[in-house]
Amino acid sequence: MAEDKPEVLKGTLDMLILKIVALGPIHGYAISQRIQQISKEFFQVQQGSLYPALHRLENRGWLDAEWREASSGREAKFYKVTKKGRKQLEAEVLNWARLSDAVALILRTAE
Amino acid sequence: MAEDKPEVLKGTLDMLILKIVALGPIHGYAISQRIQQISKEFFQVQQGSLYPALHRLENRGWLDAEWREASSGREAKFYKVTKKGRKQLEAEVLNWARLSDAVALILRTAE
DNA sequence: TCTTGACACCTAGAACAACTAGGCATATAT
DNA sequence: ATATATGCCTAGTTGTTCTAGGTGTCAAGA
Repeated sequence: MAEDKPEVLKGTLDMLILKIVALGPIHGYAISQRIQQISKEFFQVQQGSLYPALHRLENRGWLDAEWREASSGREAKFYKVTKKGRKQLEAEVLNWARLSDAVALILRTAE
Repeated sequence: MAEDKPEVLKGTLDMLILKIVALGPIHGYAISQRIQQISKEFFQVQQGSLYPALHRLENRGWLDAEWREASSGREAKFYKVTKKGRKQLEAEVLNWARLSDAVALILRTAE
């Protein structure tokens, strides 16, 4: 038994990160905490998922990064969403809405 | 431009197949048509996604297969959901509900 | 003092799903 | 004749997520 396969994010991670960062400049570690907290612990973003995702989003021009001092007093890399990133977020939110509608259609099919 | 990346299914394919097959015995090719039709063309299940998925589900004991004559008069592989498959479907539907709730929580966060 | 835990960053490699792009074969319609 | 629809299949690529490590700082407690 114990066949748990986490892999819980299902392609939503980029969208979730964009959304969180769109709320205001924030550093990576705090992003994962925020996602976990807002989702009531449903999402637990592993660091091995988080940091590659952030670099991916930065490389695509959807996020900008800058080293600043965190509230803890230590240096951290703060991200903000670019103009391109906001358009991308919009597109992903729209696509997510369509996707979940389509899934709902199928799950509600009775015959 | 033209940066369309399909990969539209986002880990939902197994659940969708289980759901469709749970409605009654049906062969592979028809499953993809059914999914496409019910989802109003949102999902277009490529054959290169469909058949590996069916074999995956069969190997895990969630589907049973049997060659029978299709309405077209030709032989086709008909699938039905096993008892294990129904439990799996239930679990996946529940997980999907939780996932989309969690996503909604994050997308609705205003500050 | 020493060590644990939280913070904060990172990467390499494995696992896996979905895709592209091919293949085979039959039946019907043009 | 040949194109289209049906119906099955696989190999190989791509991309995301995971595990499992690594670095270093700082505060609290044993």
